[in-house]
Amino acid sequence: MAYWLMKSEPDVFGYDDLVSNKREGWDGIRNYQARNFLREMRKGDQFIFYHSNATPPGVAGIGKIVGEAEPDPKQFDPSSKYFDPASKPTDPRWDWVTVAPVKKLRYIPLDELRTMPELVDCRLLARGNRLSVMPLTPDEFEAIVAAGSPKRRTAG
DNA sequence: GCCAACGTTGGC
DNA sequence: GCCAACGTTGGC
Repeated sequence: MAYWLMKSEPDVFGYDDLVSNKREGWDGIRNYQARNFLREMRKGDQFIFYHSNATPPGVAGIGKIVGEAEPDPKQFDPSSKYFDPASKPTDPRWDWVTVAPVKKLRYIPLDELRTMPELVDCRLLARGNRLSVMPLTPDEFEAIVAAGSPKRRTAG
């Protein structure tokens, strides 16, 4: 299983919206590198749902891939902000994946993510990073999940 | 193929 | 709202 991180602006679509909707097409990816990562995603892969342009920005929960990449229908919809007049139905340029919620996490603000030693190499924290879809190593994924989960006590 | 202009992302 | 970073576009 592979692990990913995907950004969304909570004013547009946040983790709680995913919980309400149960599943959703992850639309609007208009960057080739991000699209190529979408195409590598497989059913069952899990991802960290990151809130960008939020106050503060940070991690909100865990999601999973329930439908693999297929053409994003909004690229053909002239009324959509994601309309791409250069994309042809015979040769679609942009894809989406279908996602579902797994577990809401304690909100982990960006400032806290920056203190985590497991994330020093994570592209999310690189200066000037703008990529909205990126792979995570299993260690990075697990570290984020652990940071957002209730502390476990040992018996006794 | 270079590179300046432009648009978008995203933290602050 | 500002601005740094950086991907894309388009002239040449």
